[in-house]
Amino acid sequence: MPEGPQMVFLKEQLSHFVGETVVEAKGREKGIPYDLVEGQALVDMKTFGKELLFCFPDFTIRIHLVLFGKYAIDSTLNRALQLGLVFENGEVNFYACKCRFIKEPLDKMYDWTIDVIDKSFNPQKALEKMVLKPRQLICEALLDQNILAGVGNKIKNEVLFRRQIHPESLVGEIPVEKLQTLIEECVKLSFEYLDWKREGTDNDHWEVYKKKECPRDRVPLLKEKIGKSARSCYFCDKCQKLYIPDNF
DNA sequence: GGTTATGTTATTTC
DNA sequence: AGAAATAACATAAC
Repeated sequence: MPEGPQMVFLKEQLSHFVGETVVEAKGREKGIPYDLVEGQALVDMKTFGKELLFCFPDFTIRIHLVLFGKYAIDSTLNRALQLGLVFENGEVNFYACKCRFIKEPLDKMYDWTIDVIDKSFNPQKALEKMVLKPRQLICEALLDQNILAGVGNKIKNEVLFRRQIHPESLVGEIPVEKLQTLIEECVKLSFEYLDWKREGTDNDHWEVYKKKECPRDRVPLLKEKIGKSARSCYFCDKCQKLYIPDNF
């Protein structure tokens, strides 16, 4: 359930807990001082990339849903509770996720300008970081959370299709202007994805992710695990240009 | 029943 | 030391 926009959506679903005090904190996640959390007022909620942050006056609780994470708002699921926070006006329960207790100030921990959905996102810096590894596959560069925090495999596949770039292209072979538009598209699609989540229509908009046919040329899409991370790439061999050296 | 999947981190190996 | 490969984790859907 991850990817940045989904976490922003989750934050919105939980916004009524801001200002409330934790009545009970429970779960099996190690490293959470449950007793200490109880009685604390939730002062803010933030996201960073695929992470959700519960901000208390002197600490933060960070949730990462990883691949199989689940949550339930004002209800429970029939599985091992990783972390549950009960407030006067409701509760939220997290399962199969990673939770961390953070004492360090967030501004020290996070560079908000690399989060594609953050107001302070700096596309120029993302471009500069990307170009530092010219031999890297573009499909892997897009998933690098230190370059584009919040971008996941769905967004990756969709932006490559939209900008008509083959996932196996090398960063250093793609014209810089194309890289720029690709980064812009990550931002644009992330906000669209957030809107789709709000409307509950996010599953209706994927053009290539888990699809069989190219919407442009009606030819079959390819599905391959590319790169050392071996994440699934869905792409059209015909309309997505492969940028590699001539002697490759 | 095996495979796959919106992802990251710890451990092992080179 | 540090990069790179591998394992681990946990759950639902096909």
